[in-house]
Amino acid sequence: MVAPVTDSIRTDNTLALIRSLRAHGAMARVDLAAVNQLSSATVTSISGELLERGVIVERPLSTQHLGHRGRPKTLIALDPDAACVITVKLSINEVRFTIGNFCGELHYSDTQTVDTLALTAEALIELLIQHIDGLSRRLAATCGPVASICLAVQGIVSPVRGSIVWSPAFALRNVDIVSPLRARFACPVQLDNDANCISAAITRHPDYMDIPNLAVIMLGYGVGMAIMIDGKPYLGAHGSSAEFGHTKYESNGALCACGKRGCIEAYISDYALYRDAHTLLPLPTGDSAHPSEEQMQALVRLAENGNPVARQIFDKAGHVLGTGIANVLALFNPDQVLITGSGVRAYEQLKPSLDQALNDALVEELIGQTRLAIYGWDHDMTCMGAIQLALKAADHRLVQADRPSALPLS
Amino acid sequence: MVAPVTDSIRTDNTLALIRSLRAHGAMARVDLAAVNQLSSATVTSISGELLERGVIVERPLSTQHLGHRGRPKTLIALDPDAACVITVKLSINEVRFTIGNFCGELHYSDTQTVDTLALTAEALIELLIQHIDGLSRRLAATCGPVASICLAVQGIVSPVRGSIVWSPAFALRNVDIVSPLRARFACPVQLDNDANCISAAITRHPDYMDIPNLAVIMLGYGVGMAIMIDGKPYLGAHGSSAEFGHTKYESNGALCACGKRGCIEAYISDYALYRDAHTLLPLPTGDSAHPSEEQMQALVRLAENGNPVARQIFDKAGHVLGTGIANVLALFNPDQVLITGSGVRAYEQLKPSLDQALNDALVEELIGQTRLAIYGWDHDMTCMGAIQLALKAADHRLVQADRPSALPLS
DNA sequence: GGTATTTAATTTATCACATGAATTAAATAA
DNA sequence: TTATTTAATTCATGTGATAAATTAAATACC
Repeated sequence: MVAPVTDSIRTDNTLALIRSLRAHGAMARVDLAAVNQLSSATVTSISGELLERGVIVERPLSTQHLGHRGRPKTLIALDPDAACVITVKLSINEVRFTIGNFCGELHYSDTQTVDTLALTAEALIELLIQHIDGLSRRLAATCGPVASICLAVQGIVSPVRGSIVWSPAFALRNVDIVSPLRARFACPVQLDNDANCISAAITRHPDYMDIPNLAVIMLGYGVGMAIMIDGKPYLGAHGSSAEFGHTKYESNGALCACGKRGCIEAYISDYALYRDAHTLLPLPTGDSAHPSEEQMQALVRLAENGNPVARQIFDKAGHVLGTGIANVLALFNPDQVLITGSGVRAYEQLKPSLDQALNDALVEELIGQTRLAIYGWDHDMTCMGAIQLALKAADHRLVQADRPSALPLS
Repeated sequence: MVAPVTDSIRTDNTLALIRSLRAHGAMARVDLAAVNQLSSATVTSISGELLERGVIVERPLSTQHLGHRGRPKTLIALDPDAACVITVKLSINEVRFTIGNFCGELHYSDTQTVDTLALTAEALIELLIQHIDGLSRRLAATCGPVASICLAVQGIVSPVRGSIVWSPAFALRNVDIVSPLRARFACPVQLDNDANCISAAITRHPDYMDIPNLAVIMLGYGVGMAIMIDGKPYLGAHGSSAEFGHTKYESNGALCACGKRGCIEAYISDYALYRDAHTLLPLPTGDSAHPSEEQMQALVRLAENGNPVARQIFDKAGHVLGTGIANVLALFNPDQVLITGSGVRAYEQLKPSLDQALNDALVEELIGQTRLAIYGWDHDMTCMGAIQLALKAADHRLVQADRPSALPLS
């Protein structure tokens, strides 16, 4: 048999069509051809194949597309039930499961409260297997087969080895979490940093879809970052790149959760802000090492109301963040820097000293045309991004296999 | 005519063969097939085309390849005279021209002493045009046609716009230097940062050829860096990425040549080291703002002989460099960091505090398996790398055109 | 209402190109 | 001298994208 040389072309084009449909929703074949720089003959051929395999469906033409001259467009769209994916977000004291359909929509979610810091590796893996298995069984009827699983974890992870290297949510270190799941479930299983998931969600936004070099900074309990290079997430040599939170503000500075000193996370993360604030200010009592949203908002309100100590804490944080962003600009020079995460609640308090620090740090030529903006935070963003990443893996499978294979469940 | 769909495959494969031949020297067709994952039928086809067009030549089989059974290999190699490229290295008070042959070998070089800081844009461009024109004329007989020109400049350049944004060698700012040359010479003209050129030279070294994510730090009069991502130089949004020298060590720190304070360049570049040293130590007099190699070596010798002030200066520099490298590791997590440039002369003096700073700054998990090494410095490295970059542009042209086009010279 | 026009989608013929298999080439081993 | 081994070439084949031609389905115009 002739080897599949040009096969990769067909595969690439098929994936491109699927991704266009997922990004834009239902589209006509002509438009798919234009967007993907293909001839309409090729689109017809590929979409015919996908229709036959049940990956896409033809939409009855809606009246809004009429009114022009000429033959009306017939839209095609992904079949939402062609496959589904399961995502798991592991954060401190919480494990969140979601199911996404083939269009990338959230189909189901539930959250479990778990004492994550007390978990052994075996217990964690057992918990995941049990719950994923249960979800698969219950939902096999309504959704398509489970085509992919994506785990999102805050901290340092190695997507390549499939292991959690270090996470604030666990006492565990270097846990291979992917292999056991892969052995149990016959579908791609991937592990990703939560910031990478969020950037996957953000790059679905039309405003940021076509920005090739993008840095997404995530402020929250910790500080994360994801870097997109040429439209692709950059994972570094061993999967743990973009640890923005652990770049240095000063040697021998404030103590960081990682155990070292002077990391910018030690100045701008929730735990750092509250650590500095709670002894000096009238704030809600509670676990000050893991401040709740209410506690953080109380702190922000103090600053908004002009409390000088609170103002000073955010001034310092803005300065540290600006200096850190300056380093990102100098080293990566992205088109756009986005700041998101629950920490954006204090952005107005941070902004003046942040801008000042950035301008003090870098000559105009190095700031260049890089834009800086905030991106509204939503606690489902991580999961939505994880669904995107899981679907990307599912697509590959779906396209390369002659027909989508179901998940054997026991 | 049918559009060139699969054309790109042929082009890619042809480029791959040319690059294999340039990297490894003469090779047999079978080996080219194995290295590039192609069938030997394809290699025969492509090499036949290249032979016909005079891009490659068949080598008489050397006796060393005999002795085995079977039909002996017939080696093919790039014709060194298939084309040549001109490179120009612009540095302070010096303009260096080189000619490289199609194999990437240095064929000719000359250096002009020029008061670069006094040059106007017009004078600079005129100087370049005159000299390149002269070179082309004189060498048209011995070399092939000039297929590409590459300019290497220290400082912030925009390869995309083809302009020098900021350079310590010039008083000029934002000079479009590529357009006039492109208008004058009918061949690709590109502009690159000198650190990017050096990384192009280093990635020809067998030890570093297959490292996908590589950071090359260049210590010298200034501090530069080049980042290779997935084997490709990363240029950032506007071409001026990897300004490692202007990442921050501390707010309101030492004054940097860029005008800002606290850049790591302001602690570890030649001018910074000598600035701190020359008032306190018995050092050769001369332009202390632009110390010569002799001056710098005198300073290093003092440290080697145990002079405490000199030792302290290098200790501090090592600490700053280590902290800076920590940020590169945290953000970028490359497989390998290489330190090169004339500044490696003091590496032994820097190393202890550098290692200390790196270990103080980052947890083991973030240092990961990234290796740190020095790469011996050679003042022709920039030019050799520029030749590589110029050839890359020339290859594209050579492959896409039906036949190589000569450079119309007047 | 019938015809022309316009745009979308499909079909068909064509061409480029990588490949496996078969063949030829050129050496050594027996 | 013949068999064996390895390299290179030739040839038939299949894949796949495309332009051009064709068909489909609407609106515009008279």
